[in-house]
Amino acid sequence: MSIERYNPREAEPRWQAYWTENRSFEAAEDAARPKYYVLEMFPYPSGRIHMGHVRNYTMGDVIARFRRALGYNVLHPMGWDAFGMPAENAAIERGVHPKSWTYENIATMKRQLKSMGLALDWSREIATCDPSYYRHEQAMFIDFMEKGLVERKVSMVNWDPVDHTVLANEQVIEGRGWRSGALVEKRELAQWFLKITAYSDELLSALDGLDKWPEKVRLMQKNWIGRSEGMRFSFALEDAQGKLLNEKLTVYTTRHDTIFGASFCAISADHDLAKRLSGSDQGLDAFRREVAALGTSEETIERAEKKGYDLGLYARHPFREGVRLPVYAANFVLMGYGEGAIFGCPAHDQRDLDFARKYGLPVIPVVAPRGTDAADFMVGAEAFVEKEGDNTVLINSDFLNGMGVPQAKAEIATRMEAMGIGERKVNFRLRDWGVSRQRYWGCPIPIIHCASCGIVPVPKAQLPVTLPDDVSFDKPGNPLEHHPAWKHVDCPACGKAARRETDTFDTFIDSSWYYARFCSPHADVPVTEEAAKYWMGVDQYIGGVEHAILHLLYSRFYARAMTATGHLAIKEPFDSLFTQGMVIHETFRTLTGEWVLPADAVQQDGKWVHAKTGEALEVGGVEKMSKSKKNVVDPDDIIARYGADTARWFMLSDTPPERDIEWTESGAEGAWRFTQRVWRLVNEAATASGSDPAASLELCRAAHKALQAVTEDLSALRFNRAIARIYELANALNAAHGKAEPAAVREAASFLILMSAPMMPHLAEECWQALGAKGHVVDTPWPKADPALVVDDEVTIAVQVNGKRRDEIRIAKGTPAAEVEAKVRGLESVVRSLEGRPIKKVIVVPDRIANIVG
RNA sequence: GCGGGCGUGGCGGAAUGGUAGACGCAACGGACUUAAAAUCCGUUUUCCCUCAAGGAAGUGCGGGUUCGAUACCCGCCGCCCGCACCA
Repeated sequence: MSIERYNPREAEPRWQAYWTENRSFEAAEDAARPKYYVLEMFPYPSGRIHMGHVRNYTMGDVIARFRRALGYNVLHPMGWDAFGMPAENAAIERGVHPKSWTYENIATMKRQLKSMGLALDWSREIATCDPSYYRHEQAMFIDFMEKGLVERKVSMVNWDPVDHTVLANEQVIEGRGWRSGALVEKRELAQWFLKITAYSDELLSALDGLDKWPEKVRLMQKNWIGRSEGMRFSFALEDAQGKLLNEKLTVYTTRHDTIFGASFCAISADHDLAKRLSGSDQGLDAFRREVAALGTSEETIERAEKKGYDLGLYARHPFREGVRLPVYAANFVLMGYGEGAIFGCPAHDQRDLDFARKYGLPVIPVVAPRGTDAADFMVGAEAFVEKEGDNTVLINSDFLNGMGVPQAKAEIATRMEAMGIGERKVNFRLRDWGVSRQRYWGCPIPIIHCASCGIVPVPKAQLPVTLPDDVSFDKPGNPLEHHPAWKHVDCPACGKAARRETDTFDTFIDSSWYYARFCSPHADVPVTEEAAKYWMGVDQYIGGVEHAILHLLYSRFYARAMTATGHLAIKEPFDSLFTQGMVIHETFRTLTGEWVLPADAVQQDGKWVHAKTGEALEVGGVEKMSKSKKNVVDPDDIIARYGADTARWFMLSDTPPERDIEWTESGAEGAWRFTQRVWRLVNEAATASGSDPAASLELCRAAHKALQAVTEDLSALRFNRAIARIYELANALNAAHGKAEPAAVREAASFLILMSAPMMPHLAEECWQALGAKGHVVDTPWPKADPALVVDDEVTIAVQVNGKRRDEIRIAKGTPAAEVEAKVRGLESVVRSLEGRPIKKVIVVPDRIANIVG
């Protein structure tokens, strides 16, 4: 008898149609059932889905289908993070309108996602560029304003002087604008800010409660918020002649204990004092321009060589009579942190040390390991930065000598407070969230600027403020600014001619509340109370680790801001978070260095050549799939060739989900072969015959053990392990073919189908029919393993001598340690390994191991 | 530069203080076939030993804790992610 091969091309669309017609995945609130909200980070509609999407959405889908089978009322929605710069770039480069470009991409990607067979509730689809979505964003912004969570202040942007446009950090390449090539300048601009810093403490302390988030993400957020306990204090300033000036220099430090090691002060190039002095100092002016050319990226600033400009001013040391510290403007001091001014203690800070060596400033060690002789302790090329647990002591520090660091800090703080020159201060690294963007393709900020009334919010009845469609990208800069009519509006307060805000929102705003909108996507409020109460928070959120800080922190802030304004009643949006790894692939390039698509690379006589031109190819590294290196595989091609189930299966097998996965042709083929193997095994099971009772019990145990393990693995998102267990069951089923009782074979086959279903839903439905089972897999509950069949009554215990494995014994499960010890002592292999030495000790871990020490 | 992570056979990985290498891929040998594909059966960490039995080494590198370390601690090396206007 021959079995026809499984044909996914025919079967997959058929089952997708069935689920759609059956409305299998449309969710509705149901108080009688426990809910489960699974959400994957929604995609930016860039054009076509990529393998990273396939991986992300497959994982979410497995969870959704698994939870559904377990009896949960599952919400699994999908939408589009549809505003953003690529749409404008397409408009500038190819003349397509951002709106049509975006909606065409959405149509393509939606078709692609549908072909993956995802268990999504498409009736809840949202696109952030739709006014029905962003009108709520505008209304909430006004609510936030009323709550005092919005502020307008000046901040720095990257300015391209040729294109007359603000550049994102990623558009600044080596200090130049990516399109114009012009040297980028920093420029001050009045911008809107959301006061996320109002929640600094709260966002930090609530991290402790997020026990189902990866520890690394919590740590990254903690460090990002960066709470520090330090001091703010002021130095008296004098000029070169020693004349006291009517000006103080206020600095922030967390290392006030090292004040006796101070050898200079440094202020940011954007510090008020630097700005004022540069008017009369050309050298300083040039220095400030040089620093401005670095742009606004903290990474660039901190990587740049440490440089300073001597201001010719001196700060009087508060505790050392007659000692004065030169004051510099320096490129590594950030205006946005603390006071934008520091004192430098080169011996105990690497940046300060680099700076001091460059400008020939003294290096005075003031902290040393306890027991070191102060006279001998020197700092060379590396600053002495103490680590946790170090036992250190203050030296060269007058009244602080001999104290530990915490005690010295307390002493300095007390003295400075008594002197009235400073106070203890908690500081945060976290800055307020600048949400203004000088771009077209984003949500308009609902504000009107009136010459007489000032800033006036657009009345809610007039919302949404919609984007005009008739815009031109011919001129550089923001099209909303150039639009002939859009920005002209009457002031809602006084009725006089006024001007609309032409900035749009940061797209991070769009993605900071979409999880809530999915609960009631068609409501005329951002989210209805009943829907939010039932569905929130997200039980399982899944996305890339690249969002570990910004998106997740902004979302956490938004949940709080929405709660403060009565839109939500929950502070943490994501109960459990999973960060999945990237999809990587081999790279190929021609001998002239051009990247080649993997689809065009073929092996001939062991060498790689271009399939079309026959050119020889070099195999490069295995790297993140990217268009620039062309090491991409199109999901459409894979699905057309093998079907969605194969692609889904491959994405989950072998590699742990949090790690990067390498897409390989052979791995995909292996997954494809397995789909066929399952099909064959199930068809054989449907016509099973056999009569070996031992094989039946063995198969039965194997099936129940596999079920138990897979259930646990899927609950814990260990997809790769679940798949390994499914392979084992398939092997067991194969081995039992023709031997085991038909009933046992059918049970094992049905477990195999149901366990594979979250990963390979189409094949599972097809197999279910072939097995002649009732109903459909999509409506079949998850089976339960029989505990009696899961435990073995005999176990294998490893026998070690001095920690080295020498033997193993089979023994009844639960045999007491004393009995095991007696049995093990007499083993021939143990006696031989001991080589006549007496036994000193025997360690027995019941059911696991026995270790004889001799 | 700062913050965070990862590192195990030819490859992806399993084992989170107790038998290192489950499961998959690749490779090799065999069966079936006129042949190929597909499928099925078997072998596969390295080294010593003709085989067997047995032994030694081995989880990026160097140290430490422990009866026992891939896992815990300290110091390095390599790779990856984030750094506030990419999404």
